[in-house]
Amino acid sequence: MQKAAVGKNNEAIAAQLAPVGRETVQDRVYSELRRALIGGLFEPSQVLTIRGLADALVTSTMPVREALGRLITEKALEALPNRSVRVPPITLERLDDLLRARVLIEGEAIALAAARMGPRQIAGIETILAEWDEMRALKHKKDVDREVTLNQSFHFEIYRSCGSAVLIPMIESLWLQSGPCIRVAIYAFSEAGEVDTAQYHRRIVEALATQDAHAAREALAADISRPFTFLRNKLQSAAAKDQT
Amino acid sequence: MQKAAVGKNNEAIAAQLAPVGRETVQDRVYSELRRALIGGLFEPSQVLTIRGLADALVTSTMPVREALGRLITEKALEALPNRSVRVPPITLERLDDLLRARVLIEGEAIALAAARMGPRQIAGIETILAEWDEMRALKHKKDVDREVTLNQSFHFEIYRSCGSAVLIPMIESLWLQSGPCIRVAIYAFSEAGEVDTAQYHRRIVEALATQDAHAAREALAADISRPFTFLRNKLQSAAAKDQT
DNA sequence: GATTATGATTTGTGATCACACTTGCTTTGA
DNA sequence: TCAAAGCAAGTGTGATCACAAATCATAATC
Repeated sequence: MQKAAVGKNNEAIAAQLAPVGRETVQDRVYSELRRALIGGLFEPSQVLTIRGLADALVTSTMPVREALGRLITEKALEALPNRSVRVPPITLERLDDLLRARVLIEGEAIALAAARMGPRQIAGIETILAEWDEMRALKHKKDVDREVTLNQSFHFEIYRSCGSAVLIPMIESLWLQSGPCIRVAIYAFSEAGEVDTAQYHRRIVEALATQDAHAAREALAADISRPFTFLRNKLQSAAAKDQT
Repeated sequence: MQKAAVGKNNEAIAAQLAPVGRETVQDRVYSELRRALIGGLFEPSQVLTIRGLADALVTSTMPVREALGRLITEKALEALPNRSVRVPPITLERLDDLLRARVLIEGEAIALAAARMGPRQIAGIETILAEWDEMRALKHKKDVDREVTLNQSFHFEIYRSCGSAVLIPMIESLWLQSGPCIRVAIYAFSEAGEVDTAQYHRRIVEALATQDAHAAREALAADISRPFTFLRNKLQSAAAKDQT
């Protein structure tokens, strides 16, 4: 399978060596910005500058501007007519729009995954649930970052089983777009002594374990919808208050 | 609404003048490459070089490399481990994957559009149908380019009515990904004295005119599926021939 | 004669510079 | 006192250069 150029009897050596992997600076910048966006480290409507990010990431402007361009095409960022870029602001319409798309596409992905996940994969996501419980057990410090990360791992572990190289990047794009909004909701959840997210996740796992695609889709929709409807109400009441 | 900086009594002049619009070179390169991709001007598996494209488009490498980066994140192009980029090759799995995603997402878009399209919009897409008929009437020259363009206009005119700023970019990405494949199919159609695409389109228009979302979705699925299943059979028979 | 080594050419990546546009502040003039 | 002009700092865009890695053709070696 490997290139023949490694020589005749170098397979033995090659088996011992891990591929070194040449990640470009641009890739690192891109990943870092993605992480920040999904994690909600940037606020909606916040303006980003190339030189500012380059300084923060300790590189030159070149990798940053290319990474920004990529994020703009994914709609994770927005190019203003002034040619400055910002993270898209939250509006009611956009919230509903994102929710609908996520339920549609992630629902399809989990329905596909339900038919394809074996005990091996189920065990994998149960591990993540266990980690979640562990984290909640010692809840002195509300580690929102960790919550976000675990939630992400849980969902994408499932989506990866759907076997679609087309759907997964779309889902990533949707997470990128809803990341900055969701963070706001999760914060508010944490403060409001929320209903535990784990319940929703457990329901998803049950459906997957019994290969029930329909139930999985429903449970997932419920899980996704929660922060969205929460945020929706918050926005609406804020708008009502502005009116008065 | 306009900037106050235009002065006091310059509104009269401003009304006469069209905004000049400052498109960047990168934007033009990007659009041009998109057009080429959707139109199927590049073959699957074809390798593209930055300097080569820059020469062809008569610019420097800078706008090209950024445009390529954007297309790669949309999965319209593929970055090889060698760091060269190519248009993704066709495989059976990828074909099925793309078809499923397109039926899912474009189906949702047309279902939404069905409830929102008024007589005004219906008339718009009927105009496109008329252009199509006109083109077919004088069919001395099989103008595949024009077929592709009209087909695209027809579909996106509908999708634009769905009112979702999230779904439309995803659909564009899907067209970008399936463009190089579809072109192959359309060529083959033209040669094979095809069943007229217009029939399928007319069925879609009928469903939309009666606001029948379900029928519209079905008709659209049939329209989209045609070139895919055609290509699928072609690929399979080719694979079978290779076996022998 | 097949495989490996060597060198030239090509290609992507990142840094830097020049230029144009934007923005915010100061100054000017009525 | 206030709006318009002018100025300065900041910012995105595109061109160019330096460098490293890849590719390909040729030569050397077993």
